Amino acid sequence: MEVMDKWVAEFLIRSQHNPTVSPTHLLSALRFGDSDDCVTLKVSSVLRDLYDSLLRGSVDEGTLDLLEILEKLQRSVITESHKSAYCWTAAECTLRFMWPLDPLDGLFTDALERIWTKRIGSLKESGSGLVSDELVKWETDLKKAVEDPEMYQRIRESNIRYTAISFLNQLLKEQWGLLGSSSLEAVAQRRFRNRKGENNVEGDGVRSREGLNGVDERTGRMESDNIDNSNENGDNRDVEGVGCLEDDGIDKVNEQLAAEEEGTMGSQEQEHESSLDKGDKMAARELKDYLLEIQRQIDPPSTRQVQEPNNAFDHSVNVTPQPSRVNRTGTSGQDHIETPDNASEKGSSSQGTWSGRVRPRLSSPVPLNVSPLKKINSTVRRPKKFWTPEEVEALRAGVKEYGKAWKDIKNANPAVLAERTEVDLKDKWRNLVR
DNA sequence: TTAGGGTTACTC
DNA sequence: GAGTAACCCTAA
Repeated sequence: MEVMDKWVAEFLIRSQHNPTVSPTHLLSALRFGDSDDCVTLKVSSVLRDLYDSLLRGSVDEGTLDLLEILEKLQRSVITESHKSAYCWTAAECTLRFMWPLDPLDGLFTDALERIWTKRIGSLKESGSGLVSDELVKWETDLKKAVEDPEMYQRIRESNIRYTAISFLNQLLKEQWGLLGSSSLEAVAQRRFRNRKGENNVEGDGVRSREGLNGVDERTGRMESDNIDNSNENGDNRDVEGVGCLEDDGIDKVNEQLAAEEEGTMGSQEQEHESSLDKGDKMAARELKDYLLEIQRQIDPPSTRQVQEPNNAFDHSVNVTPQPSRVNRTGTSGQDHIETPDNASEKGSSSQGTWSGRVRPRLSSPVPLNVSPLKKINSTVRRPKKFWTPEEVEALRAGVKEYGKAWKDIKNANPAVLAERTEVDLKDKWRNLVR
């Protein structure tokens, strides 16, 4: 599994401003396995589902499912907010079936059987930490309410939903806090700290850069800039938030960073902050490409653009880049397939290009030619695609927030506007204001 | 990157 | 043919 897939999946799942992400579909499209190494990503997915449910105002038995999944994913001791959220959500799920005056006339008894006898009964049998004293008390009261009209009426008129939502919100806040920064954010933060550190060590660029290659003493985690060294040491398995990297995954990251460094090494006299901006922009471009691809993977087939015939990327296969690489940096102007072997050769030739340090020079990542907006043949006009109400709404909101900065508008809502260029946005706005 | 004019495809 | 929406081209 490609490390970038996981980073971007995590980024998308945690981007709560993106209303179109379905964590379940996303993880399914990216074909994540069931290995325990991906727990963080899966926990993020469950939390995102919970968050979306709350946004929709849904507190139902699907919420109970999510809370149970969350318990199974987490290895640590279950928190009090988790227990309370489950308890009050279960009560709310039952309360909604207390609509008839006589409990025996409605679905209340069915809900009791389904939720409390079967579902929570199974939890008790498995020794689940979700079974709290509070939950047991609720079970007693609800079952008593079947025979006790006064109890039934009192529960029926209580505002359980508010309490359930409060605990769910508390749980979400707590769990997002426990997860900490996403991998991309963590890398960006570390890079920023490192760049700042470089600025503080004037006239000793080599040493300061070497310093970047050490393992973070506080976290013990691999620094983004030390991946090449980690490879040499064989200690390359623990990247924050994505702990299930395979060797080729590390290599891909290595390529990204090597490519970035290649672009900045020749201008060491430049300000460090400007090189940081370059890295950020490169990451943003890569993110955009991956996002477009992921969006196409999770969209229903009926909503997809017809693939251009000469776009070689096959969407029916894994979204990860193919092992063969096309070198577009050659001076001959003619592309060729670069094998891992000749990539190694390039690596040996890069010695002395920066600080005299021996590091493999890996091929630049091949941009996935997957954007539906990329012109494959300049003589072919894109098929006409009418704007959806969601796209128009996103455009209106974007203009309201950013003005006529079409690129910013698109970047602010990449999922909805994935199939529109900045020029499309401008043209559509021109039509709208006519 | 954006603006503005032009082109194409479609409907009436 | 006019009007419209989406797309394309090019200059700044």
